[in-house]
Amino acid sequence: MVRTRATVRDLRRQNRSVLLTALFLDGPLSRLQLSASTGLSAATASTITGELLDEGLLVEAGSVESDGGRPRVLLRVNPAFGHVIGVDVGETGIKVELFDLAMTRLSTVDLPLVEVEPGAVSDLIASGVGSVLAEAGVETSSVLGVGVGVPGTVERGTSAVVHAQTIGWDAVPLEKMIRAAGVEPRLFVENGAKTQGQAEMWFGAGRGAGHAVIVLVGSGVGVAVVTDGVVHRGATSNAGEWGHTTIVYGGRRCRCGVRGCLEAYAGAEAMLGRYREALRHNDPPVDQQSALEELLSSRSAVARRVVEESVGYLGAGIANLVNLFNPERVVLGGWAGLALGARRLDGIIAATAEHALRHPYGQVRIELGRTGPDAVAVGAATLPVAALLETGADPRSVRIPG
Amino acid sequence: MVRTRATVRDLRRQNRSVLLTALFLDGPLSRLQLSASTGLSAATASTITGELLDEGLLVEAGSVESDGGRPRVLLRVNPAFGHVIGVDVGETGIKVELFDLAMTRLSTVDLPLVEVEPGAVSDLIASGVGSVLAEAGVETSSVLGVGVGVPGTVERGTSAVVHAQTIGWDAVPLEKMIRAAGVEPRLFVENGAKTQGQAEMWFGAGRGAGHAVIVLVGSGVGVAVVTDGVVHRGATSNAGEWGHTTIVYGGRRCRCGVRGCLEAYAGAEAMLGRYREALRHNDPPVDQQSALEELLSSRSAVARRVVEESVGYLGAGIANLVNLFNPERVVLGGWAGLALGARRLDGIIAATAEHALRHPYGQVRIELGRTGPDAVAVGAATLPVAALLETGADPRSVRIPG
DNA sequence: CGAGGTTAGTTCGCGCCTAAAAATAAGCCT
DNA sequence: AGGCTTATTTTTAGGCGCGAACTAACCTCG
Repeated sequence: MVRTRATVRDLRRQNRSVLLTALFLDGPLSRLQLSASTGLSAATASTITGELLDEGLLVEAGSVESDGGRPRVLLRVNPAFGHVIGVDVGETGIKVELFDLAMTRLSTVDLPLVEVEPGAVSDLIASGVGSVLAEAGVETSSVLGVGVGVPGTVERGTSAVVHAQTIGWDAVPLEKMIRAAGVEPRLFVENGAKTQGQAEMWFGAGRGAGHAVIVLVGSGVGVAVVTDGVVHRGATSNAGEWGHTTIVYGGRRCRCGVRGCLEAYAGAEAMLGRYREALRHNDPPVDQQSALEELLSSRSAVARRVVEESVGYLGAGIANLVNLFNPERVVLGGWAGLALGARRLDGIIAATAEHALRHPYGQVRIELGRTGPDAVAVGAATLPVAALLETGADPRSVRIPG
Repeated sequence: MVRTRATVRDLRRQNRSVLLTALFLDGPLSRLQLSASTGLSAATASTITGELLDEGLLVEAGSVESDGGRPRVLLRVNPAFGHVIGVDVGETGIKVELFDLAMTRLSTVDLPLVEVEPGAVSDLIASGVGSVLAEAGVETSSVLGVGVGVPGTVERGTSAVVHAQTIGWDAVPLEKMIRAAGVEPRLFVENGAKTQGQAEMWFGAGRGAGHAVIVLVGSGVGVAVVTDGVVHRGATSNAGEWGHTTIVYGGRRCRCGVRGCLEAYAGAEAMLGRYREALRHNDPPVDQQSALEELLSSRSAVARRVVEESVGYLGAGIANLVNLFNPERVVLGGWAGLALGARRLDGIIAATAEHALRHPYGQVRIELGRTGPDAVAVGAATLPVAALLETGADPRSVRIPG
């Protein structure tokens, strides 16, 4: 539903956005190709690209001969127009990465975190941002924005507020705190599962899908739901708490206090916990990742049963998403999801098929994620880029260097 | 994400849409009030309303004196500009209703259905459409569109195709068939739960909410999810199959063949089935509605346990929706939902609170539906109206009578 | 009862926008 | 060199919303 009035200015903004987005996503294109792919007239495509070239947003990228006629001049987004930074706030440390506008990684910093206290995290982010800029020799003034992926849910008002039960954050005004710690560029705070989903959509297994579900299985489980190319947020940006949907009514108690949550069955922590129970061990492992590897490769009957059951629960959970959202694609990611999927993807797909309705199941393709361990940071860095593309880099709202 | 280029014409179309929508939803308004509420300048509001008056879409609706100055002339959508028809295709009969553009009901026809066979249904719809028009003395040419709410899922391609396992419809090209049966106006075929959700959003308990979930409990259960004012459809319009999400992994077998679906626990059929099992009865009731009334008002321990459990399952199912979609409002509707809710809404709310995460739960209001038994037909009739409002009644795409 | 005040709505000129047509640029081929 | 083909820019025409100035329709007060 259209909600607001439009003025003549909005036209230009929107058409700039359309052109810029086409160039960003589909690489170098000539003016005439742009005209064809966006539907704009050649004249308009020319005027607008001219404007964008003047502003430094675009650069020429060589030319291609055309049979007999004037060769086409290719245009692309100027990688040096500005930079973006992505931050991944984890429970044990933060990762900060600097990219140019073509999303080429220029520098990275990993900083261990002693205690997950909001003030300490904010200071660490500020110092990390300083480090990546210094390392690559990039000016703060050329940074278009800093995206921050955090655990828990993010309430986006005038300034982002974070709620993360697992690390004890209750209504932390993180955006203000990071700003106070000395980070100047525009900030984009978002849930880590959603930033990772964004990365998977732009650069991974989600490419090209309009409706997709990115399932993240790590210690716990999460999901990013993409509808019509947009990550779903809900009324207060809390949407997507898949891990705490009930899948076994009256079942095991989850760390959130409720019985029967999916997360009590399908995350790495839950799998290892059920395995320990079956073996009557008690101490939780020091390193979940290697413990999970061990469980997955064990040939003992107990281990195989635990894994088999987890595959079933996970499949049922995915089937619920398929039935509710009717996506074209499901991407299974997260370190535990990738580990489990590498060995048992067929089993997960079969379990999904068993629990989903025939028709929506017939429309979906289930794949493993294809982004690396820094997906959260990459996804976070895409947020300022997305904002730039959406506004068409409106010179009235975005600072133009020079 | 913006996807297409915009031309000057789009401006006018969008602003017409904004004005028309404001007038439709918020009753008679003066030109100046329109200017204020839409953000358009007074000049533009005036020009566009002038155009719409000329085209017959708007009419003046009296005037209101303003302290000391020229009185304001109120404008509203012309109810006689055109008519819309809503059709509710049920398992035992169809209901056809005719409305004017102010959504005032002009005539109704109920037609019993002997067998739910696509051809018979299409013919019945055609005859019903003829009847309501004849009864009210309305010309076919003034009908802006016919909305049809059907059980099952609707695939919307060039022409709508219906899949409804429960009544044995597999890929029925219903739109083409209704057209072939002689219905001339534009057709809008949609899932009945979604049309009912639409009715609840426009005229019922969903008014004013941007993000809402309309839960429908009848014989089975269904849901319509509204995001940013738009009913969610998914990649192939199959989204929202809440009834067949797993809530008791490995539990009771559902009529869809899977174990543990919500519908195997929470619909009227499931409640009555569990009651019969507990009592070791065998024959399903002739009349589900009165059987459910009886179950709900019975004081026997068995009946009370069955109802209590159903409340729990339903609450958990609603909590899943709250966690996944983070709505501002949940509306409980459907005949069984209203019957159960009338007595046990508090219990349902408590069960939801118990299973949902604190934060999203804190943002939601859970209410009973407020639309009557013809909600599906009313909702279906809103589809052509919504299309009219969205296009701003573009004279280039919509026929203007006269 | 008429002048002045107040609010509602309309008209007009400006600046901005895209599209279509015409003109120009830059290569190839003969 | 001249003609041909394709790409891009310039020119021209028509639409649009906005702000300012203007007109309309009522009231109050002397």
